[in-house]
Amino acid sequence: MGERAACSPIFHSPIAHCPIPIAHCPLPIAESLLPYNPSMPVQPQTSAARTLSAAEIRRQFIDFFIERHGHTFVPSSPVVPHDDPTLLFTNAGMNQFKPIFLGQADPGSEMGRLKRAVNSQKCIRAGGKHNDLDDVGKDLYHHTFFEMLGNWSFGDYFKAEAIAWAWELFTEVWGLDPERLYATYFQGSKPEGLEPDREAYELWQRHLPAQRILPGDMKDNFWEMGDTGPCGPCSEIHYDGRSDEERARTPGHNLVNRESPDVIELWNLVFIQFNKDYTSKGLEHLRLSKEADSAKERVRQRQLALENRHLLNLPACHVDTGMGLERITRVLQGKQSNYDTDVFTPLFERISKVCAAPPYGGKLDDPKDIAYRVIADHIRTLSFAIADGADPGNDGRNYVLRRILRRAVKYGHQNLEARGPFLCELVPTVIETMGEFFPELKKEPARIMSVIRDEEVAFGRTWHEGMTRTSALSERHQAQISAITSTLETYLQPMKGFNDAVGHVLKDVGLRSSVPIQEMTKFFYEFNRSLSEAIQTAIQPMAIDLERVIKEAKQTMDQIEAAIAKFELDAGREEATRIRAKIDELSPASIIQLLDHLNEARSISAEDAFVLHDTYGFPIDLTQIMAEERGLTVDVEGFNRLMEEAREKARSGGAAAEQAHPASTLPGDAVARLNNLRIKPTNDEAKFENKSIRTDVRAIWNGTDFDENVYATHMKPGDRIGVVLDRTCFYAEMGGQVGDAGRLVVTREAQSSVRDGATGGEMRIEDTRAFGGYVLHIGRVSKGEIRVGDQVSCEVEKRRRAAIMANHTGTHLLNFALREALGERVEQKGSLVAPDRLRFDFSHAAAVKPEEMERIEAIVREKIILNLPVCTDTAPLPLAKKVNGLRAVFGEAYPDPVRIVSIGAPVSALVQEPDSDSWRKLSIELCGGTHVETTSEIEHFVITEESGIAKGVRRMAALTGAAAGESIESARAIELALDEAKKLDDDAIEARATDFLHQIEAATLPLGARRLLGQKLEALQERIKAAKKQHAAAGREAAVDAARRIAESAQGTVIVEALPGDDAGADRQAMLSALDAIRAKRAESAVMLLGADRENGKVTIVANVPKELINKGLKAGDWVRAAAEACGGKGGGRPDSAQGGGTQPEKMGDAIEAAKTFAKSKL
RNA sequence: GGGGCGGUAGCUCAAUUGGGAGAGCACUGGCUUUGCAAGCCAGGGGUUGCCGGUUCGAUCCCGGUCCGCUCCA
Repeated sequence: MGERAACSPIFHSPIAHCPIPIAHCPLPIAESLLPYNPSMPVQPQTSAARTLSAAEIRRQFIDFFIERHGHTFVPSSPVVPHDDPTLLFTNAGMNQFKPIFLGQADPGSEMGRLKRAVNSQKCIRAGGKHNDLDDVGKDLYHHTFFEMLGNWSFGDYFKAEAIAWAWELFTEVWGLDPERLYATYFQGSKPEGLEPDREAYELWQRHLPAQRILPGDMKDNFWEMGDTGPCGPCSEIHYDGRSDEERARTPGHNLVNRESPDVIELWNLVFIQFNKDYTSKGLEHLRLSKEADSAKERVRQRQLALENRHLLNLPACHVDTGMGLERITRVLQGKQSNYDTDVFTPLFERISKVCAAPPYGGKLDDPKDIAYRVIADHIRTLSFAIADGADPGNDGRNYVLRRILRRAVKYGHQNLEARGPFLCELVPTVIETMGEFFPELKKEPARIMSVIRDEEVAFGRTWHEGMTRTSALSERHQAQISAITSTLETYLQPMKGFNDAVGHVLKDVGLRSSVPIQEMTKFFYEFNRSLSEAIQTAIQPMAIDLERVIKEAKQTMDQIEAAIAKFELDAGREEATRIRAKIDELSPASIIQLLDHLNEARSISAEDAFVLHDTYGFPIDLTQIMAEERGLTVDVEGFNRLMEEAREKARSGGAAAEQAHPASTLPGDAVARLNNLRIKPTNDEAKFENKSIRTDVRAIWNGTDFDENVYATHMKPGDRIGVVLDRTCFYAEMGGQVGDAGRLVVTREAQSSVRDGATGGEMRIEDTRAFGGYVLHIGRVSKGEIRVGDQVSCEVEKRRRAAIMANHTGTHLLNFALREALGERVEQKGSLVAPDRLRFDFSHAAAVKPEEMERIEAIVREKIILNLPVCTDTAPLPLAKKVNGLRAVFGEAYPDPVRIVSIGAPVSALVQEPDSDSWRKLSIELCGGTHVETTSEIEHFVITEESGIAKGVRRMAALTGAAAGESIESARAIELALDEAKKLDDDAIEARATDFLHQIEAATLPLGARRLLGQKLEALQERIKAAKKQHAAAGREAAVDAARRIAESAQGTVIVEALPGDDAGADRQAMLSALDAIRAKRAESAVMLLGADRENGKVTIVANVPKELINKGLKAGDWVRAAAEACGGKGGGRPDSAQGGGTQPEKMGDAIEAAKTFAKSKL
């Protein structure tokens, strides 16, 4: 600190008196906290010319409440509220105490016993209801990440203590000048039926003169959590940080809560004393009031809602206070900006170093300084969010983080000229400055950095392309704008003389009419002024509210038209026409049209914004910022419309792909009808047994209705029905495992068939799906009849099921192996278990490397060889979740009790000792699928595919059992054939190469083998390439030799010759070289060469005509065409150089003749 | 799963209705300079991701496929 030190508030002496006795201080005071030891007055910090650091301020705040006033320190909750889906990020200190205020905290729990608490809560305000994202950087005090210091009373102390302690901390501990402090209290609200908070007012009177205790309205001084629930008045402490002169000039109370940058709210004390509740009728009105279109209707509904409201005094009052750490630090450090404090200066230094940018200058409008602030703010948000478990991603809070990151990248690259990833390099500084108080930062610094780095690198790539596009876009807009504005400017000229001109006319006609001339004149002057002002405003370079200008101009036009119409009635048609002519000289219609065009040119179209978003990953707010920087706006509304359309398209696209038969789904109302028919949900316990069972048919669903019976003979080829049984051993599609197939065989008929006496009805089941607990067996009746009430034997297709089981267990082993090989951060993102393959999606930043792939396969194979038992059992969900190393799909809802599938240890052992580290060596998953009994049944395991499916998500496909063996076999076969082919000569290989390529492409192969085969094939192709090249070079040489001979022997200005050889025409390139060779010697001649390619039945023709001959009328394009047409082809090109060809080599002689004739006719 | 965009020399990117694939940097050689930064001249380097189709002719048009990016689900 420097020149501001002299007037820094902390040097003012504290006020000695304290209205509330603090003798009951419950704790001994630590030596280190001596500055505010209550036993001695706090020293004025004159000698301590040192300013407090932000960390010290935080520490002192907390210690003050712990040591002087018996509070318990509660660490900050994570910024990512994992257990509150309604909340994007933790945005206030009270978030973690919400259960206490709502009376939901268990009184026995630690939280339930809390009486007094103090904390510093990390908060993020971005993307949600509180969104400060758009303001960050543009001013000196907005942040997306900040800390909220707070002290809390849960049914313990209330207003008196809260106010007294706040005063004590401010004036005694921190030595703020009492003369600069203001307090506000709630002034009451008549319409809401709320009294003023006199209590608070009186309490403040002990410290402050009346003129510095100010009333505040509902907006500023009444706190509500939501429409219902706890609420109460609040009291804010404001600080006037202006210089003495300024304070003398304007009293501070005029600036409190007036958005002044120097008179600011420091601390909000919330007194929770009411519980607000509405009757259902009241809530209804409240809802209507929010939806109401007119303000009047809103007020009316609001009033009706209030009439049905109860405002009860809470039995126990609470205190919730909040003070932004960054802001109080700014005041205590005597700075004008939060960004000038030691909260940010270390970050700025780091940014300057990492980006090699000039140092932060603290200027409000400097693009460089804006970038500094944005980056410093955003890296704090990102570091904390990632540390607390939220990574940048594509939806919800993750998308907010991605936007924040991309915004920071944008500012860094554009304004600080950062190169490459730089944000990740700032993480260590965040950790250095904050890690001590927030140890969660220190847990995985490398991970935080790498998450940011990956995201940065990914965006960096599209960033430049997107920028190029944006610049081009912007240039186009600017060109339009300047064209329009310069045209607009020309319209200003006639306006200068307009007043005089129209004045004369009016005066002239006025003599003959009853119109009050003065009024009319004024009116037209006004019109002139308004139009010229519209133009003046519109041609300003930066974006302005053009919509408004246009609207006003149009209004003026309407008014003037109305006025003239009136004038016409009074003064007659002829006079009105004269006036109209004068008006038209200003061309107001064109002006308005131009203004409309200008408005369009100033706005980036929805389509362009969408392309930037869709193709380059520019979030809409980023596009807006960039538009703004260029004086443009963005059609956000249209953009949102396009987004919605894109969504719609994606949704319908997915559904259309499926096209399932209607009988294969049981809609909600069909389920309800089954319920009404008292049909119980299907008992499917037998699905794990692998045995056929006998059971009864309960219902038959045909896609629209329930039938009593179905005959095989009545089924058309595309028909399907769904059968609901009493019990089943079929597995219905769930958790990625496809449904079973098999058959139902009637074993006892409910009613002997009246139709054809056929017995033994049978149905082929193709798929099995469950709806509302009913398992639907989907398929066709293949024999006889199926009737409700029939007893059927329920037979799952064994081989199919066995393959599914092997694949499902294989999936678990793969999941386990991925974690082993790639790290703990691999999360399952989805899976498919089918009889013929398995597929597994998982989160992983980069492509899986070949060696990692080998390791994964090796781990799975080892487990197969060990022949481990696959154990399944159910356990209570909370117990199950405690098992060390257990894998569950994040976000999936599991039943309780839940089924555990453990490979290698009985479930009972897991549950008994959930913490054991040995479980980490096993695959343990929550899963309701079917599995083999021991791992050796899987036989083989090969990974056949690995690909990226979405950002940060990879997909693997694999095979087990016989299919895996076959894929290994076919790989081996191809490899043998390839090795054989290597021995062939070049020509023979060439014929086979594409064949191999197609084989490798078509076959399902182990990934490793595929790569190896690819490499081998590539080596072959390399050889082919070299041979071809050599061949082509030889051909070219021969062609050029022939050309030289032609050049020497040929006569005249027109040379038309055929190159010798049966395949001279196969290489167009060689012919062109030959052509060049002739031109080198015969620059003045028009040259045409023809080459035959008899094998392929083609003729190639190339020609060149020098300028002089073109001028005489011989154009190469026409010339070639004439020749080509003579041998069954076409051609074309430029006048000086053209190519063509025919399909009849035998007619080459004709072509030559035609060419000669054509040339002769032109020259 | 659906959509959009892209894939051209080692790198970054060009190529006007389809008509002879280029530039800058890098590389090699030579020249120039006391040396360095550099400059000048010459040169090498391409299956335009891959497969197929249309065409006399395809980097360009069409279909398929692979890879990458990106958005949506």
